[in-house]
Amino acid sequence: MSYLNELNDSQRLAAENINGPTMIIAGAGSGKTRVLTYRIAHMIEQGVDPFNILSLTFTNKAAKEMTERISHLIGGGEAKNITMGTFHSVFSRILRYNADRLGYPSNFTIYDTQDTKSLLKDIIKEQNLDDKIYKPSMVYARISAAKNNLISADAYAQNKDIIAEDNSSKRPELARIYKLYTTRCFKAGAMDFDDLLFQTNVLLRDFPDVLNYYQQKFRYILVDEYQDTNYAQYLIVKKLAAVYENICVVGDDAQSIYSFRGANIQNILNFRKDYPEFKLFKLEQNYRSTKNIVEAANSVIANNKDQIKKSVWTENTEGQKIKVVRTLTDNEEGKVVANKIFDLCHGQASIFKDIAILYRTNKQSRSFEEALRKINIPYKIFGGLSFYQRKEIKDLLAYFRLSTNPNDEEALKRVINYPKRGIGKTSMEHVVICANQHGTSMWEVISNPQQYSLPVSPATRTKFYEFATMIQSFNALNNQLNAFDLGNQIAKSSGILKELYNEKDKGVEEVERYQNVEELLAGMKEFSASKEEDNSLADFMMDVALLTDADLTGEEDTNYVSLMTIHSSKGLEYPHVYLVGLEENLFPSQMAINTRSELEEERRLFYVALTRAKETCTISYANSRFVFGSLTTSEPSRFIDEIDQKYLDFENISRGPGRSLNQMNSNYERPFTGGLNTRLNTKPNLRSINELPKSNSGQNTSLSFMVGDNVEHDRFGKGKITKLEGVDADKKATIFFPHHGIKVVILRFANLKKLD
DNA sequence: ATCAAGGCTTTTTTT
DNA sequence: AAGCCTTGAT
Repeated sequence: MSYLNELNDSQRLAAENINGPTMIIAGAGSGKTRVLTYRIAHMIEQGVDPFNILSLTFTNKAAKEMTERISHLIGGGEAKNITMGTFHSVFSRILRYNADRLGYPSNFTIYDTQDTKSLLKDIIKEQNLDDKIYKPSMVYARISAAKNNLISADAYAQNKDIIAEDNSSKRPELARIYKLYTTRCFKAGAMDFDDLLFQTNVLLRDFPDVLNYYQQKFRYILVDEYQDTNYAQYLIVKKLAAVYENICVVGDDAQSIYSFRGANIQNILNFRKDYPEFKLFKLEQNYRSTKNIVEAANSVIANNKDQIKKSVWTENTEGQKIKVVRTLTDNEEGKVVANKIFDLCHGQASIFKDIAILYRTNKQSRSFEEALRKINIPYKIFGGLSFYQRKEIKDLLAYFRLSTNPNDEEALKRVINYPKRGIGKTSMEHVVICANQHGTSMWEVISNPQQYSLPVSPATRTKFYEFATMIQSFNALNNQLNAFDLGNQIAKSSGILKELYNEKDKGVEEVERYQNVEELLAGMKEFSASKEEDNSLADFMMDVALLTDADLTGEEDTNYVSLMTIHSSKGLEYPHVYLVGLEENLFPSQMAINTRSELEEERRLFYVALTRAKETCTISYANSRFVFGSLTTSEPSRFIDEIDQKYLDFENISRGPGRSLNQMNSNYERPFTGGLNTRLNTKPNLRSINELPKSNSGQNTSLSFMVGDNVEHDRFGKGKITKLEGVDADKKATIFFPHHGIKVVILRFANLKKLD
């Protein structure tokens, strides 16, 4: 095949080996995605039916992109027939299809982390256990770990080692909580994230015909990011591949960063054992980064003991050294990085999309967000509080959930008294007790209060009745209306829309909330219009719980600086990377410095971060930052020391006469005028792109500037325009600043003030 | 049942 | 700093 010529020798060999067990160890930036894509295209060219291909990716976005690339390679619509997606999304669909086997409704709800914790909290309270000892997050972690290792609630209770562990940690009731949690989920017709894998295993274990069906269907299986699969995932793959053994796993042990989620490097070793005749391919040539970056990253990862031998190298140019920047505070770090980005982008706005700011924890995003906003650089925050986790969105989604699955307890609790309808805590406590006594769901009790002799006043019963009737009416419309029409109706008649509308004049955040709901409805409209069938509310809700911001469609303007955690940057690459917060106790995290394996994972994380960069990488740290409201001093991260110093370029910007800290601050704290920039501190939303101040390009400012005008710039101070070029949004000005020399700025971003 | 105020805890990363 | 929970007044 001609396109195979676009691969190097080792890549091509890996791509052509489509039969039998195959393992590809792919170093960072070695063209792994390319190999996978070409491999699948090649398979189809060789006559493999796309229906027989299962390709498991790490994100849904990766799946989408890969499908597109394959379509591009082979033409036609065949690529659509490949089953491609994350473990969670692929198997949630399979579970829905076979739900009856397991006693679940096919429209089962997927509980997200919040739902799970809230349910656990209730259970702990109902059992009169001390929630200081049984912290929901801790209990969740324990249950999650059990499920990922395929230990059921019953098996948990019978496992001597586990029980001994729990006893010695003074948490003997964990087994009982696990069991209660499982039954509550089951009654609510809900699965949590871990159940999607756990129950798939149950399905394949207990129903040989189902197993056989999928073994026949998925004759060719590919698993990306294999180093980050856990035991439950490993076993699913193993079972499905057991007949044909056309299984290809791709991974890099040096990039294993999800052990907190049960990911197990052992899976790579298991693979060798399960398929002794497997073929191994190593991709070691890096096409992504400069020599400096590749070698710096190699020098860091060499500190890890646990690793598979491999040597990543590149033919790319040497490139710049990695800059190391020290700042005094976290806020200053934000300003300095924003500043550097500003300098880097001068004269070429298109470069924003080439830049990423990566951090260890989500909350670090704030200082960068504020600083970028202040100097008008467009940005987008990925992860953190996603669109779907916002309160107003979850509220509306809770009505949707109830309308497809009224047994969904978490959804019920969320909205039974929102908007207020006089159903308070005490009434709900009675409902819970009653439901538990009769072994039924809360919904059953609410819709038949007399049958379960619910001890509440007739007035409250009426309120329950009204609520239940409303939900039932929504439920009945499920087969008649499409997602948008029903969603819209629910938003209206539930009172949510009115509630939010009434609060709109309270402030900016309230307006935003209303807009978010509008946005969700707009998305549903698009969804409903995009297809003829399968466009009901239930269809829409099917994998909403599995969506992340990265999966959102309809990106109008993609030229922004990306902000995200290192974890979510996995698989991505940027010409310019700013790696921030390189401080002890932050990165490596304080939570992960107690054992060698924890620390090694942090180091791998650092390795992942460095290898995202193609051309330049800048590392920064602050001497002090706010931690839980109080100023904490911090030491530079040990990881900086671990990089061979010959790849580093230390820069100290908080000192030096020309540009003192005070001066910088005074520049930044000048009040800004116009548009969105007067509003600081807004939380990111679906369109958290810091919208460009169109007013600047459209009207007054940019159009009215002339050569010779005296202007003032937020950072460079006063200057004179010597040249104007470009049109509209791309209009640039060359300006002479007495203190900074000649600069080219884009008027749209520059926020220039005209001086008389 | 609702609301405001004040106290307390929070300590990673994600499907 | 921010979110969550308890408390006490209405």
